Amino acid sequence: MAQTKKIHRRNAILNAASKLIAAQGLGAPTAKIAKAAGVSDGSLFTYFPEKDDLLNQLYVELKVELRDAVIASYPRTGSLKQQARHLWDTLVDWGLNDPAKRRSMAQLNVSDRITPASRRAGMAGWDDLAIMMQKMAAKGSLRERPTAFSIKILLSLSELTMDFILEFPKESEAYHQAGFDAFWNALTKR
Amino acid sequence: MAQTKKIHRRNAILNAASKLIAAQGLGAPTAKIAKAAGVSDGSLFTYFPEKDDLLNQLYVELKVELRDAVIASYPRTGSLKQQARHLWDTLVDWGLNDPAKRRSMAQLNVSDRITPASRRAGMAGWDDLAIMMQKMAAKGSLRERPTAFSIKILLSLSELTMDFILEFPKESEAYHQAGFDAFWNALTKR
Amino acid sequence: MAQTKKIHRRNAILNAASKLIAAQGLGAPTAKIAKAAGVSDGSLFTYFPEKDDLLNQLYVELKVELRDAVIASYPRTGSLKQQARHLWDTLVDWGLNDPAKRRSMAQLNVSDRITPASRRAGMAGWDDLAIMMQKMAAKGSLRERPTAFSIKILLSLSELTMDFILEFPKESEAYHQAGFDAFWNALTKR
Amino acid sequence: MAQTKKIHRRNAILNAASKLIAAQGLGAPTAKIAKAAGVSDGSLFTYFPEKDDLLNQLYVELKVELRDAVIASYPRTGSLKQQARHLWDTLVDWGLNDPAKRRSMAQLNVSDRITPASRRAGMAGWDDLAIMMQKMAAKGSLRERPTAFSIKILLSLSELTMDFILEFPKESEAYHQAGFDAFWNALTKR
DNA sequence: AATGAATGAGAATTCATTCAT
DNA sequence: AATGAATGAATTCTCATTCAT
Repeated sequence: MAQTKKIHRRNAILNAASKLIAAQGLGAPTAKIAKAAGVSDGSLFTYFPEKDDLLNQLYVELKVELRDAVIASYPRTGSLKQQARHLWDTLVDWGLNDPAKRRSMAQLNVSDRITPASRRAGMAGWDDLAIMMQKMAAKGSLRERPTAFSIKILLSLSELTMDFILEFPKESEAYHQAGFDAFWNALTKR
Repeated sequence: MAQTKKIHRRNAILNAASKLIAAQGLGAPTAKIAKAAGVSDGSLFTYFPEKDDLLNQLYVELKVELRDAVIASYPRTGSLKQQARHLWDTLVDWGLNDPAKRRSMAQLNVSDRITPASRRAGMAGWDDLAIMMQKMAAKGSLRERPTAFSIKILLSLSELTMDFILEFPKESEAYHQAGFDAFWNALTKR
Repeated sequence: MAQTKKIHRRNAILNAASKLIAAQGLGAPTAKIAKAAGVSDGSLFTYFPEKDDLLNQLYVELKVELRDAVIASYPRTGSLKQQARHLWDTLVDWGLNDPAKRRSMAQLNVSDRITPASRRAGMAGWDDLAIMMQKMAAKGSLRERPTAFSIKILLSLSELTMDFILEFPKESEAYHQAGFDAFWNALTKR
Repeated sequence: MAQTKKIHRRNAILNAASKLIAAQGLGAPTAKIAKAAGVSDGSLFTYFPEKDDLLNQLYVELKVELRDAVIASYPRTGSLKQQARHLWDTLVDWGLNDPAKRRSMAQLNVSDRITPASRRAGMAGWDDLAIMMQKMAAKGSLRERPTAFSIKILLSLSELTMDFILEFPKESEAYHQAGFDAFWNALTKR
């Protein structure tokens, strides 16, 4: 049905946007995005009436995708640390596999064109994970801070870990591990 | 003398840029920056031949300023933890005292308009500090990673701590403390 | 039957056009007009192949409607002045009752998108009235000008009278009367 | 001095606008206007930050120019009727001499892009004339309406007179006279 | 050096019109 | 016929950069 095609086009635009924003920042022209997505200049605006809409929906989409990747592989068995490690691996792999998405997310994260509503939407759905975070932090020094704080620490540390991995690919394994340790200790130690 | 005036104007431009970039992103027009700095449109370009020069120099300037604030008050006495805490306090205070600088730095951090050379320049001069970081990490799980990794963790965690403090000002103290604990544990624990 | 529906849709479009043109000028988008008329973007073009067709037909339609309103109530009895006054009343009432039509007509009147043919069509059918105008002007200083000149004076003066009535609604009656006097004197006096 | 050049450029833009609006309506592109004025696309916007500013200032300018033409030649001697006739002549001549200005004014008159403030500015400065209008209307049926009403009648009737003169140039004189008679009778008769 | 007007290459957005369904 | 998504040329406006004064 036509619905399928519409979704396909929408995704093509979001994908193209992600790539171009990664390469050129939020100033990436809608015309280039449209062309990269294989749609006409005008069509982009039937999907996203304003560029800010595109930016906001891309932001949410990326957040959701990341979250889903994490949740999907969330292991219910094993020690807490094993579970945490699995989570960490998924996160870092996702980011490393799609550098464009990661870079564009970084730009969007610090932009004031992302509305509070989008920020909220981007935060939603971590509930399952929150439980594990809670358990992890239960005895650590952050035990009285909200889970959102722990999640932000997770995301921040994984971000910077990826930066180092990309800069020193040969020591990928070492940074991957070190990053996890930092995260684990930050959350659980006291 | 004339030299003094020139430096003053240059600073005025950098200051204005910081404020406008904080408010509007890297797209902030040079014309607005010039006006806010009290110089003519054209004059800006005698100080910074291209906008990217302004951006890069602002980046380095902010990094240097932050580093100097940290170094200046760096305490040579007290326990390692006390020194670290002092460092943390200085950092967070600097960021909270000048939100414009912090926000503009966040934008510049993720921009591809900042050249590798500027990134390197921004990293320089932490040597004094590096020693303390080294000591802190000496027995932790990051002991084999370069100090730059620890420093990035410091900056990342302080960033996110400030975000939470700004969002929940009433719990300022608690987040300030929790952020530091996370940092301390990430670096020193094993 | 189908014919009825078609006419209904055509009228809906013309009506919507009138309202939107009144509000936004001739630049009113066909898409908005279509939506306001309850038809699809594409359908509008089966009724009016080009926007200029819509504009021209709207122009003629409005002229005809106005003329018919005037003619319909044209009184065959009473003094010439009474008849003229009736005519004046009808005209002003029509305009005041449907400000959208009046405003859109004003825009169309001065547009160069209205073809000479449409202008001619819009002028047609005033014959009945022309006789009265002739009689009115018979002894006035315009007696040697064509009736079209008198009719234009009638329309112009009624237009401006309506403008004042709308601006000063409390003196509606006074302007209505004054406008008529001006018209009557312009036509009949010498 | 530079001031002179600026005014010259501003006038060039207004002139070009007048011509293009006369020919194509208010939709005339700023780019065309700029080119016709011999300035760059961007320059137009240093003189008129938005197209609506250009439109509004053109409106006021035309009104002022017309008014000045009328006032400048306003005769202090002769009978009231002679004075009125002179006024009428000036008005009609102005309009016929510069059809572009007349046509663009007609478009602007009915546009809702002209702000109330501009309308007010366009109305100002007729005071000298108002005295004559007052005298003319003193014994006529409009004696209790504000002078603005009479002025509008003057403008409306001269407009339509010009339309007929342009359509039937051979009878120019006759229409010129007939128009004046209509005006005179409308104002002075009872 | 400083000024600020001028430039013109983009940039986002709009819209009449087409056309596959 | 009717629909409404797709198109891309056209439009308004922005902005880094230049340059005459």
